Amino acid sequence: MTPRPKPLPRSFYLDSPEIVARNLLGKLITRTLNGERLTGRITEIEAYLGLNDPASHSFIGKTARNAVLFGPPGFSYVYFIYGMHYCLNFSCGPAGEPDGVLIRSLQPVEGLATMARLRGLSGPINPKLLCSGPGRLCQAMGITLAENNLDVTRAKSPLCVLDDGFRPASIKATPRIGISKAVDLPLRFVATLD
DNA sequence: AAGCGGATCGTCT
DNA sequence: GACGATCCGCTTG
Repeated sequence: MTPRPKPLPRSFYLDSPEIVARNLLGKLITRTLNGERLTGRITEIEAYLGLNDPASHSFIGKTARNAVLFGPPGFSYVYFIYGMHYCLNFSCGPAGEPDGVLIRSLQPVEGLATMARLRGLSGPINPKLLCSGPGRLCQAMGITLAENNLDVTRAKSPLCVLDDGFRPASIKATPRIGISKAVDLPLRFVATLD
């Protein structure tokens, strides 16, 4: 029997990004948009190791864009890339340590019809095409720069991460996608749900 | 089935 | 003024 979904506390995000990333697999992200709840379960995530990681946005030091990563853990870091897409991250590690995790894929749970509409898809819904990919999941959940720097530990936040007791069947680690530095580190984590 | 390039703009040099 | 933690559609084989 699955407990009622409960927001993950700030302490959850205090660990190293590798640990936080692994532990976030199988957790729920709920986006409240115009009074409707859009929910997905995290199936793919990457860890970015801040000042120690040339692939991290924070590697170059603090700027206006990456400032959230330098703040306390458990906040959303949203950025715009390639002139087309938004990507969703969560800050982790203690304040001052600019680590983060990039959400790469969700299994849609709630609000599939709205997700399909936001994605511009028509016809029969293929759940696989809704939230698989960092740009896609932001489009499906209506996440833009307006959703940067939200506290995802608060139940009433428009963006919140919940634990419903689900645990992934298995987890594998692979190199990260789409980066040009530190390409070999196994910091991408993919869950098998079941 | 896999590879190419276009779209499109915020962010930093 | 260049480029990117991407996606999609069109091409080719």
